[in-house]
Amino acid sequence: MSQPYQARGALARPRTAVPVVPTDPVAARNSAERTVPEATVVRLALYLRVLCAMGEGGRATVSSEELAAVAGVGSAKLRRDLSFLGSNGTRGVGYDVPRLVACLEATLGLDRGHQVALVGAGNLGHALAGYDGFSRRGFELAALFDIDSARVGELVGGIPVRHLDELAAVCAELGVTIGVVATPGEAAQDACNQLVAAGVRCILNFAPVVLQVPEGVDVRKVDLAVEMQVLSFHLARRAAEVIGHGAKELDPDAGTGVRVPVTENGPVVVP
Amino acid sequence: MSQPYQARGALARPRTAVPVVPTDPVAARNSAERTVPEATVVRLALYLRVLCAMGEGGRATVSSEELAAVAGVGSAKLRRDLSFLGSNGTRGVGYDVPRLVACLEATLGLDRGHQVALVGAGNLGHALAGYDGFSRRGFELAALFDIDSARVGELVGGIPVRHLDELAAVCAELGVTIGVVATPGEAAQDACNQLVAAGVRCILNFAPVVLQVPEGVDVRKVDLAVEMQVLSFHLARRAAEVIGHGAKELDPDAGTGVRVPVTENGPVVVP
DNA sequence: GTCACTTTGTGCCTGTGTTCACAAGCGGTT
DNA sequence: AACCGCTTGTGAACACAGGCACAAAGTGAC
Repeated sequence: MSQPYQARGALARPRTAVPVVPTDPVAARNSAERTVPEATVVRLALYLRVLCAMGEGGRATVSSEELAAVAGVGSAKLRRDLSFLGSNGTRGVGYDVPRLVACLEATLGLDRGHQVALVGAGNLGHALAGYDGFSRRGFELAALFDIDSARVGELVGGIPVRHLDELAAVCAELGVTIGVVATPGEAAQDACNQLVAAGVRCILNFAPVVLQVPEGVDVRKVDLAVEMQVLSFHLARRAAEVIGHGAKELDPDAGTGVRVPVTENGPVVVP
Repeated sequence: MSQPYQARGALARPRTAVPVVPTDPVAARNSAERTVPEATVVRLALYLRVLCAMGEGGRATVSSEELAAVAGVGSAKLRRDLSFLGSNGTRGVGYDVPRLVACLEATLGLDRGHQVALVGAGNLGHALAGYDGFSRRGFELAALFDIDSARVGELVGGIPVRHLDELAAVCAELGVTIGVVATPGEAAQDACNQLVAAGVRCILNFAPVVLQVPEGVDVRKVDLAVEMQVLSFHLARRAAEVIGHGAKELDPDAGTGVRVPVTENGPVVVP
């Protein structure tokens, strides 16, 4: 009870585009992987989900227009995103769904069955462990840890909770590549340190703290409180605007230069 | 237990800067609110958390340098972020902690006690309901809904679960301003529709679907699966790079234009 | 009062991401 | 075989965010 907490998505998202294969531009181009902007990577995962749903529905091809509409982005953006992984569409036809799915999975590295370690078997840990989206996308919840001895031994989603002390040994044995921190804020840095010590280089953090990690470790943060506050900001802004404007309640849209990306996935706000 | 779930931060983050008070630049400047870039808003919430912790520790002032270090961002960025809300620091001294906290809270609209409705009383719903960060930041969990009659009546965190059908009435009565969707994917759009129909204009979505909402409704998405996949991508990229590079394992850093934001909050990746 | 020191706030520049708009390419039709 | 309509992929323009570096502005010492 010392800290608030929470989840964010890409807080100080480093704008850096991530070079896939820096050397040898030719090979890079051939291998269908060049440098994919960070922002694009995030959307690729989204496209993948939509495409999978379509594929299961028996869909063979999609146009950028349609896929974009469902994913809630502009079609131009979608095409550019996909073009980063090397042109998998057919002009005049669209994208071959199964092929694109395979391409996205390969690009996102989902074809190598990551082993995931989850630290923190509290409320959130239980919720995450019960999440079937893990296995569905090439992630396997390999181990669960908690620092509370009372919880050790408990079975969560078929996996036994182990003590944090065993983390290094277990992770090494199981070949864990991704760690998820779902502890309270106070325990997060410690959990993180253990993961890093165990050789885990990718961490997803749900705790409301900024994890300090050495170079070479990639942390993503999911922060509920931050998300709530961003929403609150938009509410406040909207309210302020109404007051500020006097009674000009609706559609003061044209003059302000405000664009409303309609149904993006968060049409920023409507003035 | 039917679908993946989870958390993202600002998926298709609309780059659009959000105009706080479009008209009358003078008033805007005076009211300490101009147009705050979306990316900045997200960080403001982060600063607020750090500042609160400092304030509770009895800290009176902070320099941008120190605050930035703790928050994991550059000091210049921090100063610019804060400058959007109108210069609350004292040159030569730093920022007055309580004052800045108050300013951030006001800007983020945390001073008006938002009533939150949570739809979906499953695993995740329970976890969210048990989250004490709600009340700590001006959010009050006002009501809980589920479509499963078996769950209706159950007390979660002291709040009774009500049936989804009651949503409109209850939300109106309690003055709910923010809705949280924590249902399985299939039920999410329906839950969302109900919220929108009830007049809720800000929604935080944990379900793995892109919610379709009318103009004027602000949706933020938190997507665990997406986050995991982004991490997976970075892992894959790293692996590919090692192979691609032959044996040039470490520090192929200089030539590639890759910057490592050290301990940001997610140093993108290290080649 | 003046000086030296500290720290903010911001102008400017660079790199990244988004959007527009169109040429190139493919399938089907005549 | 040539044409037509549709859809991709991308060049170019634009908008935005990040970072440097410095002037402005405050504090405390003398």
